[in-house]
Amino acid sequence: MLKDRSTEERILDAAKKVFISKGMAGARMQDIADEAGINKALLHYYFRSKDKLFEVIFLETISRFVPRINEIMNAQLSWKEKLEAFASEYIEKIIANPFLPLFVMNEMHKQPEEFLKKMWGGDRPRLEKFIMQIQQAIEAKEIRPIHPAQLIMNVMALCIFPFIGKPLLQMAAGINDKEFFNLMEERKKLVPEFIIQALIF
Amino acid sequence: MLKDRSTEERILDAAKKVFISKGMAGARMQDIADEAGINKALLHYYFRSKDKLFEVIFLETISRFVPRINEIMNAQLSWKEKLEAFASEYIEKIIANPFLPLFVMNEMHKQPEEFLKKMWGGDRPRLEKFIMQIQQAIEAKEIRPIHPAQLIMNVMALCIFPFIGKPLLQMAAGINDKEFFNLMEERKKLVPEFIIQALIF
DNA sequence: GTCTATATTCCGATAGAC
DNA sequence: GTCTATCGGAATATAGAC
Repeated sequence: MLKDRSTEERILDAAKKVFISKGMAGARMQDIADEAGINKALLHYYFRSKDKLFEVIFLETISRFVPRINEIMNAQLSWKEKLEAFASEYIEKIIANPFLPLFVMNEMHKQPEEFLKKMWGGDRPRLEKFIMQIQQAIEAKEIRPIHPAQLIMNVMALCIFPFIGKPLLQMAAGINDKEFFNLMEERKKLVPEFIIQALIF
Repeated sequence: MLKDRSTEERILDAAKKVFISKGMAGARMQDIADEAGINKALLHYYFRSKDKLFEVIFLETISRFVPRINEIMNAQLSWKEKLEAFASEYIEKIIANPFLPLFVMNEMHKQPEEFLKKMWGGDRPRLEKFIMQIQQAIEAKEIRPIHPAQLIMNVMALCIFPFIGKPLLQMAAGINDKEFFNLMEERKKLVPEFIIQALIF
C-alpha cells in the first residue's frame, strides 16, 4: 500500500483483488475496505454501491483482455502465426492474473444478456478473417477438415482451462505450485504446437 | 414437482439445482425452499444448516463423476481407447449437467484443503497406469514426447472447458444454443481424434 | 475526504402452534 | 412433518461530526 497513490486508485486495486478471488456474491465490502486500508464508508463515498463498484472493476478488467484478440486475429499473419501469438500472449497474461479466467466465466454465466452488451459494446471479437484463413487452409488440403467453432473452442480451452482447473489438475497429475508454473510457461509454445500437429496431415 | 416424491428428495433436487446454478455464496435458502415447494423452516428440519445441506449436495454430486475416472484409466485398454472412453463418457455426462463443471471448479478453488480430503477420501484418481502407457508409447517412438501432466491438462481442457466458456464461445464463434449442442455431440468423437492426431508422428 | 455511529435490509436459524 | 412468526447476526448503505 503506497502512501502516494490516490484513495480511489487504492480502492480499485483492492476491489479488483477481492472481487476476482471471491466473486461478486462472496466478496464483502469490509474485505475491500481492509485491503485498501480504509473504512467501508469511503467505498460508498467514491462508488455509490457494491454493484457500481463491481461493474467498474468488471468492465475495466475485461477491457484489458478483449481488444488484443482483434489485433492478433486481424493482423497480417498466417493462421499458424495467429495461433502462436494468441497462445503465447494470453497464457502470459493469465499467468500474471491466474484467478481472472474463473472470475470472468462466473460473471458471464450470471449476467448473460446485459453482460454481452457492455462487454463488447461495438467491440465484439472479430474472428471472420481467421475463420476464412482456416477454411482456405482446409480447401487447400493443408489441414484436416474441422468446424472453425471447434477449433476456436480447442484454442481457448487449451490456453484458459489449466488455470480454472488448477486444483483438479494438481490432484490428478500430482504436481505442486512450482511445477504447475513451469508447465504453464512451457504451454506458451506447447499449445500452438499441439494444435498445429492435430490440424496438419 | 411430483407429489409422491418424498420431501427430503424434493429438497435435495431443489438444492442441487440452486447450488449448482448460483454457487454456495450466491444461493439463498429461500430459493431452495421455493424450488422445492416448501418453506425455509423445513430445510433446517431435514438438514441442520445451509453448510450441511451444501456439503451433502457437493459430495453426492462429485461422487457421481470421480469413480468412473479410475475405472477407465485402470481398465485393460490402450492409451487411445482410454482417451476415447474418457472423452466420450464425460462429455456425455456434462451435456446432461452443463453447469456442473463451473460449480465444481468454483468450490474447489474456495475450499482447496478440506475439499481434497473429502472429495478423494481414499478415492484419489489413479492415473499412474495411464501415465506409464503414455511414457512407454513415447519410448517406443509411437507418439511425440510430451509431459504426461500436459497431456492430462489437454484432455481435461478439451472435454470440460467448452461448457464453462459457453457464453464466451458463443460470442466469439457466433453460435446459438442448438448449434452449441450439436458441436458438443460432435466433440465426443472429435476430441480424442484431435488429441491422437497431435500425439502421433 | 475521512472517520464513527447508526440505520436498513437481508438472510440463516429457531420457537412454537398445529 | 409442516407451517407462521420472529430472532439475531451479518452486510450494505447512510448520517453526521471532524
